[in-house]
Amino acid sequence: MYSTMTMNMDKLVSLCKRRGFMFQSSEIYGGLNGFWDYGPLGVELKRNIKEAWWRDMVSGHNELVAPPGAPSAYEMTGLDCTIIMHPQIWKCSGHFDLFCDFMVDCRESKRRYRHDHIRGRWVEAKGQRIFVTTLVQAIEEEQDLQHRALKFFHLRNKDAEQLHWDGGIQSLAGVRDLAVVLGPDASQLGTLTDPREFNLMFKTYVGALAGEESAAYLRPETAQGMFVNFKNVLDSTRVRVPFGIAQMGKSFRNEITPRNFTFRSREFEQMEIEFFCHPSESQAWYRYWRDRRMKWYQDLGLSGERLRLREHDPDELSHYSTGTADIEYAFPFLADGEYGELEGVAHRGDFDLRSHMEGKLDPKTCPLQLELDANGQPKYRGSGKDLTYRDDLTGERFIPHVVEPAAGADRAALAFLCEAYTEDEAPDEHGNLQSRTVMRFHPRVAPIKCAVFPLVKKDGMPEVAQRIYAELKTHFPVFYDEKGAVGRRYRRQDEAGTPYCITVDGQTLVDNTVTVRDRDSLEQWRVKVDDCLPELLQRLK
RNA sequence: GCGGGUGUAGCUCAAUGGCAGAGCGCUAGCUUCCCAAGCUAGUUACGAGGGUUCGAUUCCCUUCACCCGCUCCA
Repeated sequence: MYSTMTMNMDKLVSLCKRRGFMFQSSEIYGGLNGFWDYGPLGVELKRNIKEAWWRDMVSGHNELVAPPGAPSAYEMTGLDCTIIMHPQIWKCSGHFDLFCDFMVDCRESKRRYRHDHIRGRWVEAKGQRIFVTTLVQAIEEEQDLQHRALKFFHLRNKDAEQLHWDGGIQSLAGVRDLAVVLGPDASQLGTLTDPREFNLMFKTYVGALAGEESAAYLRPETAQGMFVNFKNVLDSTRVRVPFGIAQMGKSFRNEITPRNFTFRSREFEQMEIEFFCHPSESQAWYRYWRDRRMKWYQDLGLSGERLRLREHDPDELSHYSTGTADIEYAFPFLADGEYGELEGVAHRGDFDLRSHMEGKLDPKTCPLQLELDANGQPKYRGSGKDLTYRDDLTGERFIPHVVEPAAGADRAALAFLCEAYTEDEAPDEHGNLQSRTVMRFHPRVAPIKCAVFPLVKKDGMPEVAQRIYAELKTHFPVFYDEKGAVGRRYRRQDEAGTPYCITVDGQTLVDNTVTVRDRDSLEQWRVKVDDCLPELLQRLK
């Protein structure tokens, strides 16, 4: 009976605002780019997602038995740490260096480049010395440089000997005078702007006096809080490896270009697990978490082809990682065939714990070694604390390896909204098909679980409906509505994604039964008033 | 940050250098025994700031936000 129409992002955004799922932050002042608020329905949706995650991953986990697919039984604990942490944490984690990119813009090509990505070479011809650049990598790099230099000097291939190369290929970062630089996509010299710093971490100051000594950062991820509390958790809980620490919370990244509704926000919420295991078992645990997390989204309704698991290619991986997979969703705002990341499941080896012990490791080294500064000293010192783990049973001491399933709560909420949005047709009171907008949320994430209506506002129906409402409301979010035609009330609940509606009618007063209406199938069946709660609890699981 | 587009009611859209309009929605009342468009009444807007002008929602400038492309995607 459904004729599903194509999902349209504009319509979803409009519905989100109209029905109170999402608002732009600071809207009455014109809005603030990259920041979004959750409205009355949205906050319930997001809370449900977070609670489902916490319950399924942490509080509901049974550590006594090995779940399907897991190498063994394991323990899970939670953590909630501060958003502002010791600044050294971000130096050892690598974020401090990584998140302070220098960018240059090209006035001619209107393109933007990472300063350290542009490479080039000094060349002289016809009495002019320039620095010609390219973004092309490896073997073709030299070829491309020659090609661009010839073109600039209006020379032919056979005149290549007129080019006088000076030195090898080097980064643009070593060039002072940008006026003699030929940009990677430019035809003239000096079109590149001075490099400008893009600090992707939000900076703040601890204490009333602002100065570089008191500089601190809002965390760009929750993960580091779990690494630096690794020893505390071990010492306070009697957990044994393998075990996981889970944390939900806000993170902040000063994105260059926030786009696509809430997909890339500057303030967002993460749901992360750091799972610590023996190095010899880390690959099996990686596979377990990758599949476990994929199934979690599927079980909550992202069951279609829009969800996929993408294993990173080996050349995308850091060498210390033996695997990373992204759980991705084909968001409607992306081009056909493109997917956006919901969650990354990464095998991180012992990089993080070792960096917080010894100092920041250089991810380009193999085996991992301390990153050194110009004086041969550690670039960023670690805590110096012993973060190794000793297995009481075997006596073995080792640094656990880590598997990190890192999910975005806001991205999950957005994916659930996109997946739920459906336009179909339902018959009106005359039997004519009318278009209907319905949010087909999985009952666990639906903001409102049930609505209760008196069919008409008389004959004692409101009183019965209000009693049912009061009883249900102590168990889950319920909505009461007695205004206007009942069909209109059903449609309003369809847009909010409420899975069930209970209607008190004339027959209720005779035999004490009510109708329960299913959002998706539009089917109705009768249930005794006293059976409403168990009926719904069963169906909402 | 660059280029292009957009900004009028809660939503979707009109019109206009001289009192800003519709549909839907929403609120109240009536009607109504199961899927929005029956009746009546009410409700609400020119993104912000500045300029030109007797007068600006309309023209100009600045700014903010959104969309598309570039860039970014840790």
